[in-house]
Amino acid sequence: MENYNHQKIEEKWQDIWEKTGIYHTKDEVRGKENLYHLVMFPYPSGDLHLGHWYNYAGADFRARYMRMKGYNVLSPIGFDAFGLPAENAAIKNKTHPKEWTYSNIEKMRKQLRSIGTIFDWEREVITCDPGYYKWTQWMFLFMYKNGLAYKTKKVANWCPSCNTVIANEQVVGNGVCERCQTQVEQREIDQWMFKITEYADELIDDLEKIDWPEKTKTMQQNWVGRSEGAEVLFKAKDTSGKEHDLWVFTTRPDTLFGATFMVLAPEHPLVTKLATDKQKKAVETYVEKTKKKTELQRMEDEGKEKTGAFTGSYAKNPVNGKEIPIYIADYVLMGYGHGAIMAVPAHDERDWEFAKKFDLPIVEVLAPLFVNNREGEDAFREKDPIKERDAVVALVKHWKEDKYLGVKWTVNDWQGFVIGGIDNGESAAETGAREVTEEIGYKNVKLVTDYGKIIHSKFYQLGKKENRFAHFHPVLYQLEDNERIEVADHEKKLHKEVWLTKNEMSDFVNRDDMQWIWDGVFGGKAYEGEGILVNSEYLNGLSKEEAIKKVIVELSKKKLAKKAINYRLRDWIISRQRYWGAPIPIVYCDKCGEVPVPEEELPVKLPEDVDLKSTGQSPLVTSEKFVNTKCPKCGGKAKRETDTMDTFLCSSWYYFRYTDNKNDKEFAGKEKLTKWLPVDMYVGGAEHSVLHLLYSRFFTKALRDYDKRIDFSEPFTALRHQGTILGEDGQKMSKSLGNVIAPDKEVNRVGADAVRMYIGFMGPYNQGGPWNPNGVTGVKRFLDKVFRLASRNLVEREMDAFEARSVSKTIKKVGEDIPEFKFNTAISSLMVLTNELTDAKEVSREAVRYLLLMLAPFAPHLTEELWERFGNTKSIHLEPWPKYDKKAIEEEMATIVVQVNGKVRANLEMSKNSAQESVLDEAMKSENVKKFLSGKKPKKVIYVKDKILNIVI
RNA sequence: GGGCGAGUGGCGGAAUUGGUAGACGCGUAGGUCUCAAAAACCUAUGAGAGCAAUCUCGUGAGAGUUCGAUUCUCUCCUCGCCCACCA
Repeated sequence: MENYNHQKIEEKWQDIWEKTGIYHTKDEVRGKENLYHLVMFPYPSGDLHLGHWYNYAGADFRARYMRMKGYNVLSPIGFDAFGLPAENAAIKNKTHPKEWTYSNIEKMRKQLRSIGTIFDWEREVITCDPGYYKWTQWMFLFMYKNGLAYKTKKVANWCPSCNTVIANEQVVGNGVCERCQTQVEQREIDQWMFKITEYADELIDDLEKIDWPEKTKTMQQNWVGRSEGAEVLFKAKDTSGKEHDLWVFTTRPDTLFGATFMVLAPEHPLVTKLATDKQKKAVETYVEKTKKKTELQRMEDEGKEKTGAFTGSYAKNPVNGKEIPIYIADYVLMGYGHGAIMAVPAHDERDWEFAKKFDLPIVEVLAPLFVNNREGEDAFREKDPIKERDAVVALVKHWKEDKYLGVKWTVNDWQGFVIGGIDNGESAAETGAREVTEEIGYKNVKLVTDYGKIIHSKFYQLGKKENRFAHFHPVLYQLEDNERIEVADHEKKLHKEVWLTKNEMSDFVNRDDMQWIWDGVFGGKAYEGEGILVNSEYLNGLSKEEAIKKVIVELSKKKLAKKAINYRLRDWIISRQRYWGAPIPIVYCDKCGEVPVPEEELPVKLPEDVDLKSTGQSPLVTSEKFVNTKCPKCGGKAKRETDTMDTFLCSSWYYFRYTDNKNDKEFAGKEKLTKWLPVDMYVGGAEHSVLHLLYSRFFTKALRDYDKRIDFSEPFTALRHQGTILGEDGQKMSKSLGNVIAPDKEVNRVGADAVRMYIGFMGPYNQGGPWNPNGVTGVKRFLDKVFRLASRNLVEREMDAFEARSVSKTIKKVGEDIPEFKFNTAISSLMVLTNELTDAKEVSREAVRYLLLMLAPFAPHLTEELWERFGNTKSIHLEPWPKYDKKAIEEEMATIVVQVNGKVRANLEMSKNSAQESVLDEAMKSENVKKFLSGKKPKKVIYVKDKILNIVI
């Protein structure tokens, strides 16, 4: 029998598809709904890797399926072609970035074709084409005109040896440049920015509206990083006695009474003024030291010891007028809030560490409140009556060893200390000593320390069956000796005593409140949880939330505070001192200043006569023809902006362009945009979770607000990520590990259809996993099997009952799985069907026809070939998805599992909807069931119709 | 340190309104065909016991709820990813 020659067949059909144009998408097809199915376009590195295959093949399964389901599907492709690698390669190979890029695109087009997708190549976009970047420049002008683009001085990483700005990611080790190992400096440079922060709230709030992976949404939310709190004004006097306003942002204005010092970022503008003569030198040294560190490095220093310096000056705490010292430290970042903080060491971990290091006062203003609300019997019952009680927690030290008394309750599984309610006018210290004697028996209990603190705790007291709101007073005692009295029996039953070391106790204690008390006694740390205000005058007794509201109201009256929201998101620096990007369309005129290039003059073309090796500024400065121009306003001499745009800008709007890629009047026509957008399904890597996806959302929102062509807020209605394919060894593929799988080689070996199908079959699409060449071979075997099955002498008749059922079941399963990206189970059910048909003595052509239709989205070449051999003249890829016969799937008989005490003892074939009695009768006939019943009477019988019968004895 | 996710045969993985754990594929073993090999095909394949029917154990560990738990709850362990001085 003839074998399936994948090389010949796949090439044959790729040619035919291209010639006949069956994948060209019209903007409108009568009776069909439009569906925009998008994949992330590749960077033309010159080599398509398996990750691309995984992305594009997976998306293609679904796109093809949706097409068969009757949608008019747009699945375009293009190239994200600007970027640094082209420049580096050009310098290395002495070519031009343009040549390098376009020859790579040519190579990659061929590789992309070999996947066999339904990409509509007539809509291709290439971001480095002047016809494309003309509109990227238009987008810049659009932002500029609407106040969303501005130029400003910005602190950035500067390498004095390379004479250029480098990205945070390019700074390595102890703050050195990754290329030349020179110490990087911080320098202020003019940069073009996009005001993405204008949309910070919407970028968070609109996440609710879109069908994206939760993880991706969370990442975006964290990236934008909205914190609600207040801005508070501290007044500080400088060395000359002049008063300055020091604003701080805080999310915890409730802790203001605990602010015992202030910290400014070393770059804060007031630092020099606030440094006293005595402290000047220390401050200057510290500022110099931090200048050398990048922001990235400062973050990496977390966990290490806090550093800083005292300015010598003091500020007034607005709540109580107390003078608090002002420090500088690099854990405060100039880029966030006001670059200054109020430090509350008792309730902030970082401030705590700083206070410990510099020996600053720590004032507790929030008594901890713990609520036991984990599910279980001892959980606090919010709605039930509450009994409030003051109680002592007795921490007892051993008379000789360095051990402490732990108590294990028998009523519940609490493990902690001796606890006793304070009443009868006793002090906490007296109560504790008495309880230790009564409950455990020790006679001579000596008071060491009454901490005078309160820890609030809400829980359900199982022993007394009461809802409790306890106010715990921790007190430390020491036993003088071993002498004990006889303990009452009922007390003995309640608890067991244990003696443990400090560390053992920490593990032993199993309640959050007791854990906190124990930690507080030894070591201690900042308390950042919920609580009740103390030491805070008019805030005392309030909860955290109440106190936040109240203090803002009070301070607002004196104009010392206001409600505020702060974001982690910064404006987007879009200018790059590079050649291979879209030039920023701005001209500088001595007379008129900064002038945008008029739209009619776009594109501002990239000059070709530049010296790429030029450093310091953009290589564009070396082209005099480019730089020297006329002012569009006054016609006088002017110079062009020489920076180019971040390539992320090119990819922030490319999905609009696909709908109208040849339009030279506008970036895309409104009519076409309306027909296709927003994108119905976007498939791509999770590595773009923040940057590309966030920028695209920003662009869409800006266009919605200031351009009449778009009226929606989110560009991508649904988003899915493919997983990462690993090498055979389970490691990430890398050249140095030598585990890179070249897709072209695999295609050569087993064919594109087999590679595609293995991609679908290897596991859940969003999970990825190791590439197993044997697995690919297995899929190839399956395709060969299908080829042989279709090449058999098939019978020309209607499907018989068996075939009809198998086929219908498969249509249902595959149709349910593909839209959900469950390709592995869809393919598995196709294998089952193929096995069933192969095993039959006689197979109808009709059954195989159905199999081919279902296989078409996965193996487009093979199915097309067999379809033709079946005598069809029209492409299989223009056929509709088959419908299944509901009646054929319904089975008359049901397999009922008979269990005895939950263990399977027999299977019964019964007609559907059998009554419990008849099933039970039948079950009783089974030898095995009888054996396990061993004459006993069933205590209970559970029957789930058509599924299970469980006899309990 | 924080957040999220995951742990099922030798391997990739299937199965959830709680109802026969291991579909499908890989690998392995034996066989058919062949001078031989490859390919292909057939059979077996979670572990243990048994001639067999069949039984016992088994979804990271431990507990709980239930007639019944891979699925639900709690505690713990391991791995992965992301974020990480953001006040």
